Amino acid sequence: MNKFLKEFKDRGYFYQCTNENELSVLLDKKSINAYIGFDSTAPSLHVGSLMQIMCLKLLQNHGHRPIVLLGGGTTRIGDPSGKEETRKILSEKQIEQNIKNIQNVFKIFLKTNNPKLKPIFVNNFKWLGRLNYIKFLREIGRHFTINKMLSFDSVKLRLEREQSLSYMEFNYMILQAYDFLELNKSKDCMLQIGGSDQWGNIVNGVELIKRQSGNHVYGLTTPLITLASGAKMGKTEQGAVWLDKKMLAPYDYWQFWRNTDDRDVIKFLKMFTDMSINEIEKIKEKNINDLKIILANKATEMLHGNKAANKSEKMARSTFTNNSSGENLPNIKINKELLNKNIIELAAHVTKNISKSEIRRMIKANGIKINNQLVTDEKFVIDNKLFIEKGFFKLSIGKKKHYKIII
RNA sequence: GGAGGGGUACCAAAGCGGUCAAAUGGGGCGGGCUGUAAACCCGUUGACUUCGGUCUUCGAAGGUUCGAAUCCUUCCCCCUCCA
Repeated sequence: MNKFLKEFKDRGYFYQCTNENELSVLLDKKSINAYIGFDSTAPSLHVGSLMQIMCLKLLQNHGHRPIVLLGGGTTRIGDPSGKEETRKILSEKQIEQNIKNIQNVFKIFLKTNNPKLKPIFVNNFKWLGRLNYIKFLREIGRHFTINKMLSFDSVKLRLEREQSLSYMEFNYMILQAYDFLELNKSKDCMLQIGGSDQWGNIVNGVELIKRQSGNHVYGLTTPLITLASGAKMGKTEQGAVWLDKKMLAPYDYWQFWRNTDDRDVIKFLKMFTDMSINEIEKIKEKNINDLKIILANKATEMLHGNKAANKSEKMARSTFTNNSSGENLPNIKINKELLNKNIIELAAHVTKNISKSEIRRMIKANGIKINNQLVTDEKFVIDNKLFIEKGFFKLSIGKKKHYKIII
């Protein structure tokens, strides 16, 4: 089997392939261009898309060139796959802004010195935006039968539930197929990768290209990642795990990986780090917590860089060591006005999203500490004395949230 | 087009004139155990509070009543069945 394909499987990225044997031969023979399409509905990408990104990275490592298709055109339509309801349609401006942000994520992950492997960015609005309707129907529409389109899950499920599916959305799969055709023509793209829910759309593209030009191209899908706990990957209490330091601080990103369920650690090392499979096999038996730190470091390093990863680890180590003074935590500067007010005011100010009532509750439940000392009185006053010794004090809210308070 | 059913907190779902800030489950949060894990156990889960209370919530707006999530009117939105 082709090396890329083998690693693709070993890392757990493989779900389905349109013609594995042929694809394997092709990949052995030459360097190809392959694409994945990304929706531009959100202001950035989150961990949910990380596997697709890693696929492109792997492709690149094996000497193939990734094409990142940003769905400026298709986002204007909305993919009905896996959706029970019509999506909100975003404004054009919003979509353009999203695309810019998303592109930055790829620039980080797919950075390379080899000009031949640099990612190609395309926005399908470029060609979808200027389609001629009649021409499109005659050239492309004729290859799609309604009979078949109705049989696709994305359509079928909606119809079965008697939920409305607009004609606009119904066209989505044709547009995605057309994207592939376009990329095949203009960029010699031979392969489309996508999540398992994209299978139908991908196959449509493969078939359309065969009919239109006789070219043989391929599709490859990745599985849905399921966590050991059964929850969806990428959601935390705080919300989505964004791949953007403005939306999620590197330390929190690091923590996300550090808090991986034991049962998922090896899996994630394979999926979300660039460590070789051999390396992972070698360290597999190490202490599970050390492995989690490796995972967190590698994952953070890829996105936020080496420095941020080290810093996060250091911060975490000192924070979670008992009775640490909190020196390494990022400074939280408080306003002098909070002096001589009580602990509730301070905690609410520092955490923002937590209400004062909630903090009162936490105090009652022994959840709040100052310099590792339990605060049992909600009238505890924040005064100057707290700063005298070191110039700061440590505020702990629950077991995981710690702050270094300076003035 | 005809006939019904329904919109309750983060989600699901009870309540159908006062004892309702609203049962129960899930989720979240805090604590215990531990390893920043899982499982388990306990507590908690509208906001503000001088801890006495006060204010805001049951699709929206009005109304009846001493008193409404509960009754009436109008409006908006969902669903099911028939044609």
